[in-house]
Amino acid sequence: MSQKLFVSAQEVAERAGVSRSAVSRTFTSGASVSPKTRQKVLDAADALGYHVNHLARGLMRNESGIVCLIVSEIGTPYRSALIRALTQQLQNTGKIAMLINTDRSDGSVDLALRQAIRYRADASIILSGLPDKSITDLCLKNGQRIVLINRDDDREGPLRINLDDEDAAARIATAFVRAGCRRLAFANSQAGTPSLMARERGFVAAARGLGLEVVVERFGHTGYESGRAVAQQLLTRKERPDAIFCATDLLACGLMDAARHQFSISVPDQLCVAGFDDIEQASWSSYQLTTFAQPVDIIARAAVSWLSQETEAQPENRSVRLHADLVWRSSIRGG
Amino acid sequence: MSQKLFVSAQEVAERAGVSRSAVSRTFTSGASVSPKTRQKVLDAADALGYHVNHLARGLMRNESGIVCLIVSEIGTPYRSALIRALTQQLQNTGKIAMLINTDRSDGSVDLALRQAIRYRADASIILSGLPDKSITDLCLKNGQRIVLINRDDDREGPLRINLDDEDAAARIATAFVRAGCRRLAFANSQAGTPSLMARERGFVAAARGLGLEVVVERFGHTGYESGRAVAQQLLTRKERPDAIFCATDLLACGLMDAARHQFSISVPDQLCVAGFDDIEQASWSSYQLTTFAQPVDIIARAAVSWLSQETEAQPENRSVRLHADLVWRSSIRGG
DNA sequence: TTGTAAGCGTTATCAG
DNA sequence: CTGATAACGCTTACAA
Repeated sequence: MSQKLFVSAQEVAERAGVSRSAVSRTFTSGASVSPKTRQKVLDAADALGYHVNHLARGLMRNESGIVCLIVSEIGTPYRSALIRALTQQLQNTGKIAMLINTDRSDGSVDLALRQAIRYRADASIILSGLPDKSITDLCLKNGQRIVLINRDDDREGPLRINLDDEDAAARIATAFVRAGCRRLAFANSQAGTPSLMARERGFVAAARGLGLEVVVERFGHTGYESGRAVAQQLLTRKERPDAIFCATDLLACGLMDAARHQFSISVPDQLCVAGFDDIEQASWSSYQLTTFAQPVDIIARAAVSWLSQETEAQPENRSVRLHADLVWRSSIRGG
Repeated sequence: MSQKLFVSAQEVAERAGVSRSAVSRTFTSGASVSPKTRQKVLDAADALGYHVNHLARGLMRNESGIVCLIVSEIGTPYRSALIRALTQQLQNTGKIAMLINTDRSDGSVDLALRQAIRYRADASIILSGLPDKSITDLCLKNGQRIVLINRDDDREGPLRINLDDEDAAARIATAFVRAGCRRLAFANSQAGTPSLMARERGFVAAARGLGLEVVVERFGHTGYESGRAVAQQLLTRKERPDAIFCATDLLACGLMDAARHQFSISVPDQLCVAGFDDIEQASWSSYQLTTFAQPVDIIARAAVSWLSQETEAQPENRSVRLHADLVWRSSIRGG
């Protein structure tokens, strides 16, 4: 029963004894209102419990203040950390986040973008999947900005934020070798997303540069259970690896747990392990995982500040490459 | 530069050679349009890339389809799992979630509710904190529904979804005693939220009923680090506890890690541990934590289905009490 | 600085 | 079933 509708600017105007434009101006930053009227309006608004209707405002201004976050597997540590950083950052700049959950199905991201269009979101930030080109173009044509995080797409138009995955992978190869490891392996999921593949590529290439071949194993999705499954594959080999780089921390946690509790392999004494993301669990004393930190706050800041840029200041500054710091813990010998 | 605005129903109507009301009806479920006109409209809309403007629709219908999720500590496993379930459930019923991040500061939730009002959200679901009565009333008066999850408030108006925290706590006390434990302890945070306190209360009372006193320790916020800190307090006591019930799984993980790695205490041989929430990490083989499962999907379904209820069918069916299942793993002896 | 009036893209009402 | 017409609550020229 939404009988008594929300109070409108009209009603505030009447109570304050001014025109409704005066009310509007009072709540528009940078509009010219005399302090006196302003105060009258503010008092009336407060008494009546008035709040600007952003639906109507968005309609007029052609700017809703809404930013869509398009994500799958929201419950995952890395994803939820990024969502936290993004929502926080958006709120700081007066915008608001809409959260759309996607799944692995094909048109899932496209559907989400359609929803973003319906609500006339000012922008969409895509953390998972990749939309169809046609729908992307539709968004861009209508002035909706798009940010791709760790999607490594080469399309023009969206802002692309990526990490130096390959470099990071190369650094960890060196660290393994320095720790005395010679039988290197890479544990990946079958997801095959660009950043995951970049890590694999970088690791294999760097190892080869050091004269070592890498055993690569891919299994399932990017989670703890997959880590256990990959461990099953890697740790039962005749030539058992003595160092495994996991594409994500979640994989690494699963792999470490299987190594220790199922195969009674000691980490790091008999097996060195590294991960990627620096999720909270990586720092827990059961894991103490050496890993690369996703700079979630910097990513969020980069995304949101680009959204706030009035004009297209830089013509081709649409690709941001960020550095992933190596967080050294004790899942690799030495240090 | 959002130069070329989004295409409007007007333009679609012109291209299809019908009136704009025909277009509107085509996209309104349950409106009467002839299949022929309908198809003409659909074709034109598709060709033009038309999408109904939900801002304008919300303005007219007085129903935006937006539901606000008000949460603090989004990155936490339990919270993010609940957010996932809620967003999913909302999407299934054609609604969309706005996510507002709150902090521990006082007016934080009130500010979030103000934002919900501005966007004329149909409802707000509050997972953290508790809003001021005046702002709550303002929301309710204007037909915005409010759901409180695990807030255990006794106000009339909002839908209140809670678990049987006290009962659960009592069950675990019995389990501890059955496992041969006699020196019981409860590890809590200082957050003091109703559900946390209910667990403490229920545990202490049940233990007393079994003739045992409980040592209670509270520290910091509800996270892994606090669990470590509480362990410091509890495990250095002269009479060291042989069973600890932690108010959340995160506390339990921290406590278990400290017990094992810092104090070399074996779980469950020398110390039984239980938690609450059944976060994903509780099932990891490093923890294998016996805990109570938050029925996140059921909670989400209860919340969303209530939001979809047309009228106020039941006058006082506004409190839902859900059962938390005990998930038995190996952090308690026996079984 | 202030008020008036037009218009944003919808949907709802009401004739036809 | 269809098409005008009047809202919805707001912003923003334009004029005073």
